[in-house]
Amino acid sequence: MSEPAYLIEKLGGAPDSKTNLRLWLRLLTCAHHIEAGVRDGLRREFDTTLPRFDVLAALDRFPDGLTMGELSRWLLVSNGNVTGLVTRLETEGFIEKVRSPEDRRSTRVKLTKAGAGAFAGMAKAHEGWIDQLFAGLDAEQADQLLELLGTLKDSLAAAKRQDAQ
Amino acid sequence: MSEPAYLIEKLGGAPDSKTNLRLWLRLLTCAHHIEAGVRDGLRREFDTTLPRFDVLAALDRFPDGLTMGELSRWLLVSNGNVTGLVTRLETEGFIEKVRSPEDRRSTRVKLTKAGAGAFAGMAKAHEGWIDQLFAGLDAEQADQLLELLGTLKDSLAAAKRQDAQ
DNA sequence: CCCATTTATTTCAAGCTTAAAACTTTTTTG
DNA sequence: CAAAAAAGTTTTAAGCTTGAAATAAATGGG
Repeated sequence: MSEPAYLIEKLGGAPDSKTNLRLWLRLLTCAHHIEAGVRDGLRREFDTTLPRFDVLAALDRFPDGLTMGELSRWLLVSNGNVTGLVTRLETEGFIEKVRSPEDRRSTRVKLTKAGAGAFAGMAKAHEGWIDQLFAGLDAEQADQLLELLGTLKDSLAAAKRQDAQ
Repeated sequence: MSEPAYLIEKLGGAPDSKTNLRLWLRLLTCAHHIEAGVRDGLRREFDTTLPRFDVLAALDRFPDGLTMGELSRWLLVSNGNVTGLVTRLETEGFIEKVRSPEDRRSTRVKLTKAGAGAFAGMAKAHEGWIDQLFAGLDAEQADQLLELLGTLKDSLAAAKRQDAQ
């Protein structure tokens, strides 16, 4: 005979589908609330949008710049999406495109000085918003959550690899 | 004198900003990956979109229907957004709008039989996708994550209340 | 070398999303 | 009770996003 049902979960088996669904819903709700807060701040204090901030943040992280494809994969958005965002940010003078000399299909995108300066201010404000939003978690909880989300991230990657076959 | 720095975090103080930022980035990445998986499945197997699925799921959860405003708040999207989604789903025959008799400003939206049937199929598939994506978490980890995200959700609500003042 | 394939990007049409303004109906209040 | 305020929704303009098709450049096997 198998273990009684109330024990199975405690023995490291898979959670039931209902738990997984609740988990997903809660994760999504949290992400949406945080996004809404950040979007609001960006619009009110910097008159810009979350997707543009995301592009600037990605380029700030990679000082040598990124190709359009790398940027699109890093941001988890489509190619065409990045094209539009980059065009608008270029018009605003925050980023510049450099055609790669060795591969003429490819374009490299970098922050301009103006872009780096603007982003610095936004990043500082952003950090404050996030600290406020996460203020209800102590350090131990934050570490635990970080680790569990790391496990989830690995799980998602594994599922994707399996799906690709 | 205060505690040495390496102890502070362990004593239940607030995490540093860097941890919070990493936490937020990881949360967002997980949410985006799961969304991408679900969106893909919905498009391939049901020729529909994630926002439409979200509307159907909300209405399935509330059998008496929801007003436009309730729906918009439940989904965490703008009023105008819901108007468009509902219009398209109504055209597809999945939902119906009923003008409220007691408050003529208000419209109540419900699933049709066809909509409920279509959603049942989608929900079953959705459950399978989520189980696959979360397969790397055991039951204990899922419970922990659920609880930590609950704490985060409370923290977000508290920050919002404070911000509103 | 050449042509088929792959890779990097842009374009396109459709749909999603927001914030703000406008519109309608209800509620409050002077 | 009339005017003002509030509440529920839609409209609008701008921007975001996707998936698919198109374009252009590099690569690679015959």
